[in-house]
Amino acid sequence: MPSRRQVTLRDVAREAGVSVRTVSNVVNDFHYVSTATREKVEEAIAVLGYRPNRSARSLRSGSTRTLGLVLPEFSQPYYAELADAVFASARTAGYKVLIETLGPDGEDAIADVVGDLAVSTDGILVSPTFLDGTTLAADDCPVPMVALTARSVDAGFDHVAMDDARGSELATEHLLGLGRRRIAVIGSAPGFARHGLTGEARYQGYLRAHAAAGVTPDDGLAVGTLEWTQGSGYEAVQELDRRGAPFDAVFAMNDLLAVGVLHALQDRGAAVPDDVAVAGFDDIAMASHLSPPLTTIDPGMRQIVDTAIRLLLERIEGTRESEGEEILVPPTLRIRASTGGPA
Amino acid sequence: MPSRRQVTLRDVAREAGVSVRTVSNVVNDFHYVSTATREKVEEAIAVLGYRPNRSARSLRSGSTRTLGLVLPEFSQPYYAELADAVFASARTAGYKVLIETLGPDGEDAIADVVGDLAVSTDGILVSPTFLDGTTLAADDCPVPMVALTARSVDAGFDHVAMDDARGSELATEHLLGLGRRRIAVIGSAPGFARHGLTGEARYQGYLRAHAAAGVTPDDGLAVGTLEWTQGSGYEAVQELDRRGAPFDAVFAMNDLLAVGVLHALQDRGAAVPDDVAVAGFDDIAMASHLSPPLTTIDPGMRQIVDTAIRLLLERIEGTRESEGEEILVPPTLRIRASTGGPA
DNA sequence: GTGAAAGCGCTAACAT
DNA sequence: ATGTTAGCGCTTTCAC
Repeated sequence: MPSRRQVTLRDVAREAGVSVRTVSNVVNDFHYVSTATREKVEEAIAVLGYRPNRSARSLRSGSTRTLGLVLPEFSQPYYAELADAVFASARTAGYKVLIETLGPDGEDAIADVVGDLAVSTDGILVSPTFLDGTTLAADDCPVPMVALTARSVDAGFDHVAMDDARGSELATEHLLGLGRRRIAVIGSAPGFARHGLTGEARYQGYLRAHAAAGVTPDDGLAVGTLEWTQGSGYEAVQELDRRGAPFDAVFAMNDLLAVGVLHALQDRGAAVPDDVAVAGFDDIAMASHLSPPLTTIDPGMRQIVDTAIRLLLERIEGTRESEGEEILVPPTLRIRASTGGPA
Repeated sequence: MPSRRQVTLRDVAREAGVSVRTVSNVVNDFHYVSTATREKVEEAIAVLGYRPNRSARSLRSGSTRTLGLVLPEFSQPYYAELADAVFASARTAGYKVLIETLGPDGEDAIADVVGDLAVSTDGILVSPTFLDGTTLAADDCPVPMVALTARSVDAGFDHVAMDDARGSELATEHLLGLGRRRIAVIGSAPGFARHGLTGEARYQGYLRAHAAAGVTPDDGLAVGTLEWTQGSGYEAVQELDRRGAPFDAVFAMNDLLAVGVLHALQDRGAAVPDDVAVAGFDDIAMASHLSPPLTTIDPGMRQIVDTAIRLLLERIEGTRESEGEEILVPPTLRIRASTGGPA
């Protein structure tokens, strides 16, 4: 609680010798206010150090000028970069951002977090690691909501997501194009449901590229990992070695896994890309600065965020009334030294 | 604005057949409410899906149960991890977190951001890359504020910070202990004010370790960089090579710089740690997964955050009335393979 | 243990 | 172009 009593509209009005209505008009750039009055009011505001009370304003107007963002945690670089993009885009639109994190394992029930956040926001962006059809419905959220993950069933809100399958297909296609025929895939694997639609789609893209090239992938080269982190990437390589399954390339389902893969390969003396080519997914800032720089999939995160916020604002303003739809943003392959591209 | 009209206390009271006062008591766990009444009210809350309106509650009570956090951007891993720590710690205390970012270069005036954020929070944590004496004063902020950076002058609020000089001294000492005598230092340098007290303190620690070991450092081995990012680390190595100044170790002022350094050394074929030992600062999650794993300084970030939040809550609750003070958290050296430690 | 009612600071409908 | 005022949903004082 502030030690000094808050300066209110009334104080400003008294100081400037006008009514609260006029001050409110000045503050909100409403209606016509004569230049002389405006200047008087602005001076009073400066003198008193007035700042509008956001709680009162929200209570009265029903709008908070705040967007909610729900994500797993900042420590995963993809989500950190996503958060920066959301802040930049929201700020441009004149909104603040209130964040809730779900914890690394999504331990908090997402519907609860969303419902709670909805009370203080005009609209919500949800970006869990994945979303299945039952986790979240539009009914859980009294304000508009846009998901930043792929859609399984129509739960009544918009989805703006990367095209996981297509990205994974691009990466695998690239590795096959280098003549690699034993491409390990790390992250998700058949019968490994932990990473939901995302893991499943990225695995399907891997299969699709093989099918298109007429190559039959060896099931023994697919390693599901509990987490998609550096440590898991490292252990996945050890697991492959344990299985005795030789491989000449690795497609890691995210860049963090790929960091662990590079580290493990270095430790056992394999040359990248000569012995093993490595590709990741996400194109985090670190990717181009690894040793060697990492070939990866740029999922178009900026475009995802900008589109999602645009849709969300349209819902908030009531200019978008259509059914919830799914927009998939096309990914781009970034070829770097880890698959023989330029250093 | 919600499509369905909001469910209010009044609605719950009507549904449960009690007064709003009673519902409020149940919601806030106040006073004595008979078990029967409590159950009736809780049932009504569940049936109607009531959620307290946070704006109204804040307006009335003067408290928002929200802490503000001001940081440069999430894309720098140190700040991402800091944000996760703040969320965890704040949540334990029953507070939400409202974040504002300053942009990578701190382009937004920090005093403005803080003043603005203060309107919707009970207290604020500020963690800019650095803070000089003139940037921010307690007067800019009507709610309690704790800075997560070192203090230059007493501006009237608490500071809880890492001990930059000591951390840097530990790292340099370690490199000197390995017998290295030409230790390049990257980030800040004499006459390079861009990184404020932080850069200055880390440079002083480097000097202090040299003095203690009776070694005179070569000024030509100090490289100031505009940013503390991977790219700058890479370019700093090129700059050293351009200067023709041989070096057998690098102390990078943060881990991101060290990533760029490792990359550059790899590109020109230098072996780490045999030819050049490398140490960083921050101990970001990535550090132990680089190739080779990076020796670095763990600044005790969790302890910094926990302490800062404890102080902030004490200020908010009015149980801490003392002058603003500075608490320095002791850093720890983490020895890894980049200086010959265990792989 | 519960009810009635005032009022937090602001916006906007209704005045003039 | 500016003034007056009701009331957003909640907490809390006062009465019972």
